[in-house]
Parts: sequence; C-alpha cells; structure tokens
Amino acid sequence: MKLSRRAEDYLRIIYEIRKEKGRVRIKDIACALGVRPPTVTEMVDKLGRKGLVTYEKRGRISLTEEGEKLARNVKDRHVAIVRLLEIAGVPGEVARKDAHKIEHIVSIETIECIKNFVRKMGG
Amino acid sequence: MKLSRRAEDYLRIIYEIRKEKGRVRIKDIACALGVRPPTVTEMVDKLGRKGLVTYEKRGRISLTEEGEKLARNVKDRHVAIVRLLEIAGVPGEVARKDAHKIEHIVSIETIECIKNFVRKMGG
DNA sequence: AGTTTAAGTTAGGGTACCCTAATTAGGCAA
DNA sequence: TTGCCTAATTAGGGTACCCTAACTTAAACT
Repeated sequence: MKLSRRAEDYLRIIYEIRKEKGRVRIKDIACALGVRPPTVTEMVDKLGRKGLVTYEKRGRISLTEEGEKLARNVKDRHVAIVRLLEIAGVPGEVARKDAHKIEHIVSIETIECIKNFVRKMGG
Repeated sequence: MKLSRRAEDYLRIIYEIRKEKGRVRIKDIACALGVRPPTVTEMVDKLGRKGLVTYEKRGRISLTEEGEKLARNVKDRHVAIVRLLEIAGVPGEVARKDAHKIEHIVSIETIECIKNFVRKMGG
C-alpha cells in the first residue's frame, strides 16, 4: 500500500496518541498535526475507506491490523533516522523534528542501510 | 525567501541544465522533472514573478542572481546529504536519489551539522 | 428533563501542482 | 515563400490537503 506522506503522518499520530492516552479523538489528532478538525475528519474517513482505521461518525478511532503495521513501520524508520542524525552530531530535538520529515520520503533500501549502520555504531 | 520543495527542484534543475547544455528549454526541465511542458510553463512563470528567473514567452530561461544563489544552496545541501548517506553505507546511486528528496526538507541546523560531520570524516 | 458546551460534521472554498487537448509560434527544407 | 515539424502556450480540468462558518450530536450540569 502506497501512502502519501500526510497519510503516514496521520497513521503514526493515531498510533502514538492511542499508546499515550488510550483513546483517540479527532481533536487530539488535529492538535498534534497542527490542522483543524474538519481536515482530520476528512482524512480519517479516507483512511477508513482504505481499511487502515476503523471509524464511524462520532465514534472511536482505531487502527486496523494493517494500519498499525504501517504506523509501526513509520516509527521504525523514524528511530533509525534520528540515530543517524545524532551520530552526525545533530542535537536530539532537532534530529527528531527533521526525522519526522525524512521518514516519509527515504527509500526502503536507504532505511535498511541506515539501520545496519546505526546498529554497527552501537545505536 | 521561503520556497516549496517543488520550486526548489525547478531552480536546481534549471541551474544544472544551464551548466550542462548552456541553454535551458521548457522541454528539458519537463523531462528532467518528469512532468509535462504546460506544468513547467506555469512554474517558470511563477518563479519569474518571484524574481528568481528571467523569462519571457518562448524566450530564454535563466536564473537571476537570487535564483542562482538559492539553486546553489540546494545543490550544496544535496552534496552534504549524499556524503552522509554514503558514509552510512548507502550505494551512491540510491544516495543521490534520496538526497534529492531530503535536501528540501531538512533544517539549516541539521545541514550544518552534517556538513561538519562529513568534513570530519574526510568527505 | 432542559439547557449549555464541547466535539464532530457538513457545506462551500482555496492553493499548489499536475494533466490532456487544442492552438500558436518559429525554424527550416523544398 | 509555403508548408511542416517541434516547442511552447492556452484552456479547461483534476486531486490532495487545507480552511472558515454554520450546524448537529452527545455529554455534563443544574
């Protein structure tokens, strides 16, 4: 399943909010991503149609198995990139922020190399 | 001047084509970026209005001083990122491809760190 | 239960970037 | 010069993501 950067962001944020607060509200997603509620309703709807989240109007939002797999994958990429940047001397906070942008666009091949590298470097 | 990723792509490509072939045609840009000519006409027009390229209908396309400065900056970022990825073990071809995506989104702070790092590593 | 409030949805737009089809402009060969 | 071929432009759309304003639920309080 090929998703847009933005769709991946929504998935990851849903995953994180659920982990942190237990339940996921439209408002939380909107707040976390810096957008307005109607925008979230729309995207969640779209993710629902793709079978990545289960959701009904005004009901609870949760990831399907596939949605969660994708969300985990995004997080996974994120962690590897943060470590690479830290190895390069980028301060943690900045590294995390940039990693959130990079994680959506790098190829699988590059991610694999980065994972190996940071493992080798003791990350 | 804050530009979109895409605008930066156009600038960089114009810079590269000019360097390689001397003159820059709409068609070359379209081909290099994988888009159609009307799309290029539109964007070049927009860059013209921002004072980054000089251009008149069916005439020659060239970067203004500011446009060239920005284009160089994008290339500069590109080179640093490619080197970082290569240090991480990413094959050159893949590194270049991904760097083209990353170069548009990383912060100045991260780029500076990366530049220092690759310099230190003998890049 | 009736009312207030907060969350969510609908309706109607907007911007950035992209496309195809059809038209126009220039350069060049016959 | 005329006619052709290619490059470029115009016209008309499309998709993804975002917004505000207004309306609807549902939950909380009195």
